[in-house]
Amino acid sequence: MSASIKILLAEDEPALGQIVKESLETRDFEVILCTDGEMAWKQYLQHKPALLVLDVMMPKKDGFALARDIREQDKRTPILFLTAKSQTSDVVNGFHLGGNDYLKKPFSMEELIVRMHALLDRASQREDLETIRIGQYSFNYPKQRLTFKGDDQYLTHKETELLYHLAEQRNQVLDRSLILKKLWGDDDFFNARSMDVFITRLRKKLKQDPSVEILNVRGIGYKLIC
Amino acid sequence: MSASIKILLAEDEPALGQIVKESLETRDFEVILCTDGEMAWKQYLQHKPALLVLDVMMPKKDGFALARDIREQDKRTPILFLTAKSQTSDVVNGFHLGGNDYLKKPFSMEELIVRMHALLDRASQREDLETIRIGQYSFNYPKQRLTFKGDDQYLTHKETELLYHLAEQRNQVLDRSLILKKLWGDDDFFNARSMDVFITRLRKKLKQDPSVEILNVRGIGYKLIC
DNA sequence: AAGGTGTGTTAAGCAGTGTTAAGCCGTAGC
DNA sequence: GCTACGGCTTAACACTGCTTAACACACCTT
Repeated sequence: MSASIKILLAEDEPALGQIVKESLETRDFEVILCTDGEMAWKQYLQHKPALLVLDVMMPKKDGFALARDIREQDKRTPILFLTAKSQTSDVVNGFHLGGNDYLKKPFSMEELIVRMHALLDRASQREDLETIRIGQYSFNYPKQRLTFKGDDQYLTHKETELLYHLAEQRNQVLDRSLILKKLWGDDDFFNARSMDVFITRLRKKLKQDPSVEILNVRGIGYKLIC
Repeated sequence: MSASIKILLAEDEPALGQIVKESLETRDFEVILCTDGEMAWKQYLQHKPALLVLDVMMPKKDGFALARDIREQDKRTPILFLTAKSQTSDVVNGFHLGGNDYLKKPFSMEELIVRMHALLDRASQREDLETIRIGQYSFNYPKQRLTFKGDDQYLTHKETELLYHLAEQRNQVLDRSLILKKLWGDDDFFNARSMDVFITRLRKKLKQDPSVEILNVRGIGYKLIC
């Protein structure tokens, strides 16, 4: 049995929740059913599901509030809202972007499945898009991994962030002070020394491909060549 | 799976924008859709796309104004304008040069794709052109390297910039004061002395090929012979 | 609670870059 | 041929950046 995809379903109406859960399980999803927003939050933290299906109207914490909390720490996992007809669609529209979708009640199981698959596909596509080519390396930003011909290195968080910013401005000068403010919060002497160290470490990790270089532009910043 | 090419699409008509976006996405482009000029500007700064497709008529900032702003800091990224039939062609023609093109509405997706590829190909060719021949040397501007028969020298940032400007005006006189203002910010006594030093250093690095010379034109500037 | 591992910071000395200084050289104008 | 000026060259200097190692702290495991 292949590892099935984990779904978090939050629906306060017990009958509906149970039907959807069972129906999804016959289609090989693993479903965690929650009956209110707070429970959903706890279960989300514990299970990190691949997709969330959230009723908007729920006790303790509604679907939007929950989504906001989740988005604070997780910009990627897609969320599908279930809304009653009466819910004003402009609120929903605010969320109908960036890995979110919604479905009006009542809905058929077929509709739900189609939308779920659409979201899951998009999310898996994004995986590829999140992989950045740097010369012969491929750099997976969210996974903090740098791969060179199958040879995988793990980057720390700060290394990742720094490399990401360098890669965003590849072949252009990235301002030193800007990066210090963004990653260290302040451009002072000690943070600058710390950044020196990180540049050295990145250079070391990038030297498998000699066509990739981090050049210094004195007094201004760095330039990632690739 | 190669990282797909990032495109910024600015189109205020939502239906058209969405169709084009989706259509391009099926062709393996990554599309950032913006609905007005200001949003496009912000997204441009953040994503640095490989190509911009801009509707000329847009809220907040029209396509031409946006292009002007972008060209101030970025002379390379190609821009494709989408124009209504009514738009006067002389304005368009002003931009129909230097990495720009335009397409009249209504257009077919095929036309758009063809033009986009034409622009992207031209841009990638230019990448190669970043290696400049100077006599027997090859000078890679972004990599700050000067190669003579496999013998590689590293140039500092200022050396690189100076040589680049000399090479741009090869066999013509490059104005002393102009360079001082451009690279040193001001034409004063001390900066002029500093520039003398850099000219000396460049001459030293260029003397492997005796047919390459930096000649002085007394009181006016320098001329790179090659 | 103790020990281990990993991450980011601090420290110290060295290397590279661009600026300043000083004296010399070559050419134009007299 | 002399002078004045602009340009050339070398060396020394200040400052920025580079590198290595040691360190402190948080987190994990037992």
